[in-house]
This record gives sequence, structure tokens and C-alpha cells, in this order.
Amino acid sequence: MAIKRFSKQRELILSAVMNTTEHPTAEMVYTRLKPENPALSLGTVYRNLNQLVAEGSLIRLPFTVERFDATTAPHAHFLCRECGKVYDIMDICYDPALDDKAQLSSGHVVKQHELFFDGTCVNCTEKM
Amino acid sequence: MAIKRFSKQRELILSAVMNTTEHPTAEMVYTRLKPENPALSLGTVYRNLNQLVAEGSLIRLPFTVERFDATTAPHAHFLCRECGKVYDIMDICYDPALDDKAQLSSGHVVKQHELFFDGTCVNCTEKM
DNA sequence: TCAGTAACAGTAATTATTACTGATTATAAT
DNA sequence: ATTATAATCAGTAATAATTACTGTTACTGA
Ligand SMILES: [Mn+2]
Ligand SMILES: [Mn+2]
Ligand SMILES: [Zn+2]
Ligand SMILES: [Zn+2]
Repeated sequence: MAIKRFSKQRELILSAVMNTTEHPTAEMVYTRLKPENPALSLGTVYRNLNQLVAEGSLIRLPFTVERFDATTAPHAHFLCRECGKVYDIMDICYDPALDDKAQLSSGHVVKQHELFFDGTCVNCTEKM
Repeated sequence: MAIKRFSKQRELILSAVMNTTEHPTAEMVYTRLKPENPALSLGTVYRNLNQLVAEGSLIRLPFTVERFDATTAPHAHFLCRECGKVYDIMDICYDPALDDKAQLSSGHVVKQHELFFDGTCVNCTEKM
């Protein structure tokens, strides 16, 4: 529904997610943008992140606190249990055969999958 | 730390998760048990679910609302975007080679991974 | 130029989860 | 058995994440 108008804030929010690799939360986006955009509201960040996901410009990563990603092509992720950082795993390419296999064996209509690794990241490993 | 004592409530909560396939949230466990255990408190459910995860009797699935699973061996899951139900995908077996590959290419210490499918479940498909 | 409405900032409300508090109760040593 | 200790409880308050509401601002198209 609802025709979408241009919005300075939405542009800001989208580019903030596009210009980082940290898979930010709504709060992180807000904190990043607030100093240079003092009028920006946290509600606006949430609202626009949801719109950007709805239109396909971002994806939503279902960690227990939601994170957002401007790399909309399917790819794997790694969560460091020590520091909480989220990294892309680029060298494991998306395998559509898994979706077919899951669909065949379960009977559900499988649209896609996400692959989440976890452990301890390089940074945290060095600090030990 | 703290020595663990027997607790009727913890037994209840563990068996509730063990006797269902629905990967319940804390709230679902509470709602299920409350009628026959009117004195049960929601805080008790949260506290014991966390303990049971800590001791390895349950696993925690990091959806945006946390879910719990008594099948602690690694296995894949399917989320229906229509009805929100979570199903096990049993016929895609856990592939430890993926962890090795991710670790080699990223440099992170990879402990494990989770594979989340999503789409529309059989039940919801039939209703269309 | 102005009526209609998308989007905004600010704030209230809702949900999910954890922390606190004083009362119970499992356990183990008397 | 009695009692001492502290784990656990129920109930509730607090915190954190997210969404909804409200009055105002600012595009847009007739
Ligand atoms: Mn990513
Ligand atoms: Mn499962
Ligand atoms: Zn780390
Ligand atoms: Zn369904």
C-alpha cells in the first residue's frame, strides 16, 4: 500500500548500513547517525529499517537482537561468542541444493536458508 | 557455580520441552504448564530454561524470540513465515566439514553452525 | 494555493527478559 | 528427627528491544 516518498532519513539509514560490515542493530545505526543528525529519532530508524527490508534493500538477520545487512545476496555469517561481533563468511557459497533437499524431505515450501557459524573470532583469539 | 538441587519445577520445565516438537518459547512453556501448576512463576521458567541450557540439557535457538529444544544434537530447522511454527529438518545431517571450511577461510575459531530454512509449511500451504 | 497524506520527532505502550526480595524447602550434618 | 544452610521459589520491579500513537512538518499533484 502507501506510496513511498523520498526521505533524507531513509537515505541516511540505508547508506549507514551499506557503509559498514558490522551488521548493525537499529540502536547501532541510530548511535552512528545521531551526532551529525541531532534531529533523528530512534523510531524513525526502526520504521525505515523495516521499510528497507520490506522493499528488499536490506535483509534482517534473526539474532536475538535483530541485525541488518545491506548485502542482500544470500551468504553465511559468523557470530563471535566473546565479543558479539558478526562477520560475513564469504567463501562458503550458498547451496540451493540444500533448499531442494529440505523441501523434498519435509514437504514444506522452502524459500531459502541461513547458515550461522559461531565460535571465537580472530581478534578475540589474539587477546588470549 | 552454586550446587544444583533437585527442583520439581525444573523437572516439569525440562519434560515440557522434551515432550513437544514445537521448539517452545519461555512463554509457551509457561502457558502449557500453568493450568496444572497454578503456583508456577514465569521467572522460574526463564531461570530454569537458562540453567538447563547451561548444563546442556537443552539448546537455545536464536530466533528473534528465543526458542528451546530438547534435541541437543545438532540438526537443522525450518521456520514457517506464515504461521511462525518451527520444525526440525532431520534428513539434512550436520556437516562438520563446513565448520572446518569456514574456519580455514575466515581465521575464526568455529565451534559449530546452525542451518535455518524458511518458507511456508505444509499446513499453511494446504490452507491456500 | 492548497488539500491530502507520507514521513517526521517525540513519547507512550508493549513485549521479552532479567534482577531483586522475602518466603520456602531440599539437602546434609548434627 | 532437628536444625542449619543456601538453593529455589513466587511475586514483582526493572531493563531492554521494538512498535504504536500523536501532533507537526513538508512533498506532491490538482
Ligand atoms: Mn552479511
Ligand atoms: Mn529442533
Ligand atoms: Zn570476537
Ligand atoms: Zn505454517
